[in-house]
Amino acid sequence: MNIGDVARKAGLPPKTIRYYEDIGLIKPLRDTNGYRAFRDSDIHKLAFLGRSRALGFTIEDCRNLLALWEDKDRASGDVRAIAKEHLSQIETKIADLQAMRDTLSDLVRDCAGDGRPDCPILKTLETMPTPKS
Amino acid sequence: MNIGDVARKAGLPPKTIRYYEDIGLIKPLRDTNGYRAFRDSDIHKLAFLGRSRALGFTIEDCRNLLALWEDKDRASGDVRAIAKEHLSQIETKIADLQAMRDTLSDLVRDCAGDGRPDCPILKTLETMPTPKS
DNA sequence: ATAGGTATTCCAGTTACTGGAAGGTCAAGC
DNA sequence: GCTTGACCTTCCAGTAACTGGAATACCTAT
Repeated sequence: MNIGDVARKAGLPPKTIRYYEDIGLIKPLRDTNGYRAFRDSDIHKLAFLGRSRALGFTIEDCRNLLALWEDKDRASGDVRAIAKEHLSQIETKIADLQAMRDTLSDLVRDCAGDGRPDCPILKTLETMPTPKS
Repeated sequence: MNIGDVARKAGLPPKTIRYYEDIGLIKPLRDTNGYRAFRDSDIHKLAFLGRSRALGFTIEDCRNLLALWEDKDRASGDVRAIAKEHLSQIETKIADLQAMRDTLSDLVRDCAGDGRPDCPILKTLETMPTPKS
């Protein structure tokens, strides 16, 4: 199957699929005309990658998850460790973003947002304490 | 003042300060020896930038916020618009991450995480529906 | 004179793609 | 047979916001 059809099936842009080949995540065959010839196994891998990426795993995580997926003798503990680590990074990120959101929504609420120059948002950016300074 | 002291005062690494000069956010003077000579106004700008970045504003947002900060005739509505837009992007991102987190924490909970190959995480990545496909 | 700490510039690498140019291939229609 | 349009190929460059490192210069104190 050609890249366009694969892209539709796997839900990934052709550019991304070529990129995944570049970095060694998939190794499709080639037709005599030079076109990539994708097997079902390639398509399944691509769909797997798409889902892993949708859950926010990094490409390197995906590479490892894919290897574990292919390894019928894997230990589920290895998979779980990757997922757990990723989960904790997501939780950290959520907390960071929530702190930003809380501050920002206060600021937006308190700013008149009219034609006058007086602005609590700028005032805060001018004086706010930073964790680092 | 030299870059090292400024870095300590503003809470930003010297590299970042040089980068901010590169992209035109600040324009420190130069001593005869070629060293950057920071005025108080530069230091205040850097601190402002550090706080804006800590709230997650992009560099381009920061550039605009800085310009508004410097403009004593600004309309607070312009500031508020930037903050509001940023806030809504943060909220989108939080929602995305929470969806990932919910899925991931279910998966991590359901995976035995031992030496056996059976793994609901991989099973899900193999079969899970994607929004796009 | 030398040592250490600081400063300078410039180049490259990071993440995960995405856009675009220049060119080859294929299937359909006239 | 030829053109047209949709597809495919490779390669180069750009994105965001830095960060690391190399080679070199400077400043201060012993």
